Amino acid sequence: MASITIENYLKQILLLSDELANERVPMGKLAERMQVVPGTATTMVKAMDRSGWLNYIPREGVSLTEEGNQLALKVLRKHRVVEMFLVEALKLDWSEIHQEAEALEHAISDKVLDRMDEYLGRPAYDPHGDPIPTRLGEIKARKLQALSECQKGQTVRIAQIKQQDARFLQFLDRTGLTPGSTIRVLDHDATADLHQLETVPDGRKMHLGGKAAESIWVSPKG
Amino acid sequence: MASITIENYLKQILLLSDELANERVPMGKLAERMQVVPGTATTMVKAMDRSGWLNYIPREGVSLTEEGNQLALKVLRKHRVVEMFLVEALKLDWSEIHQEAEALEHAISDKVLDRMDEYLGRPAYDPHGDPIPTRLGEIKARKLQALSECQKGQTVRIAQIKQQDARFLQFLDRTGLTPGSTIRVLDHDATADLHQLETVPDGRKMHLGGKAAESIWVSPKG
DNA sequence: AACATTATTTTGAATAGTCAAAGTTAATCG
DNA sequence: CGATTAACTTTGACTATTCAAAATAATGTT
Repeated sequence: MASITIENYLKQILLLSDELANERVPMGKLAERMQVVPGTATTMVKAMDRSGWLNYIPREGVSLTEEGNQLALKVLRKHRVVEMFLVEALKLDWSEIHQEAEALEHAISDKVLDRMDEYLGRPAYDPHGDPIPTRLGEIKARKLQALSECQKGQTVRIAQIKQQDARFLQFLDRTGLTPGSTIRVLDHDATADLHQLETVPDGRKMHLGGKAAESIWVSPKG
Repeated sequence: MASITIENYLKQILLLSDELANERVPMGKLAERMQVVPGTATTMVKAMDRSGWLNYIPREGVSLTEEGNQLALKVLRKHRVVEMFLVEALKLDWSEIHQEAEALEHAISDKVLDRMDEYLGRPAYDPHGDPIPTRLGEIKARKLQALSECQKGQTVRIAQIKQQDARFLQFLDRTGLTPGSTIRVLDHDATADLHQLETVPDGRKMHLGGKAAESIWVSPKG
């Protein structure tokens, strides 16, 4: 029914409406995210409106219909379960799984998805710390904050990495800044755009630039 | 570089040239196998010739170039490794894996392929008994014969099942006629189109029709 | 040779997805 | 309020893949 292209549009619309904290996604953002020229997004979105995947209001943007939302969640679920499977079962590197999952999410059947999920013990989060939608299409909302927003002295647990760049992920892996690990914020120097922190419990101290600290999302510890 | 469609054409050309014991595959056979009208195959094949995947001679058919052959073998390798993985790692049923692998063979990277292969212990045959091309694109040739061609009294090992129909595969599974198992041919009644055989060593006796016996390929035992 | 049959190719048209570039609309600013 | 700008849509064109139906070639038959 839905082509790979349509699945990708749906997934990105879901992610964007979440990021923008707005049900309606403007065309510009969508086109940028899909890496197509704006006219392409308009054309595509009009067709998807006709097929009932979403609601398109010219010059305002799109919002997913119930069917669109369901399918978007399923694609996202496949993506994240596959990522987890690639790391856990096939021992692929954290930093390379995103690309792989991008292709596999459209190729695995519901049955294979479920077998992978079962194999993994039905995980709630993927290796980047992103929540995996359940079989019923529910997705946990957490109250997270960017590491860059943390107060001096706060102890927090790394929850989610909002970036896919392989180099950055490899760096985090090397330094132990992976989802699940705990850190303490030692200082925040706004002038130098620097964050100082240490890992807990091993107490390794390090610095991070502002942009990096914005990509690391944490939950308050305790 | 090569689209999914091109990969599928290449794979089918490889399989057909093998089945027909002829390097050159006629357009009719190709179109039939690809489930397209003949004109579509002609169009496609002309484009693939231009891209260097194959050699097309009007009214004679196609033969793969070195690049075409390489890629066809890689796709076939992915297909068969994936089938094995689905059975071994994800415990899918023998009868349902072909469809799944059909999609996955175009979605997995070389790296994932190799990890699966490693996980499986670099198997030489897939669950249907089809030989898996090696990483170097080599494929073992075996001297097999159809079960329907066997002499009365012969003891043989089932090597390969030349059919993908789920019901048939489930039947074989139930009756123990899977690749690797040994059977003895008790009788062949040409008039009634019947083959009588028994499993070895447990001695279960059974009958098979001619068509079924043609789909089961065996190697002489001993 | 003349005809019929079968295999294959050609032609014309359709769909999905894309880009480049021109045209609109709406918001903003002096 | 009119001019500028930013965001968006429209238009025309292109590629890949497909089908239906007409045209052609090769092959076998009388």
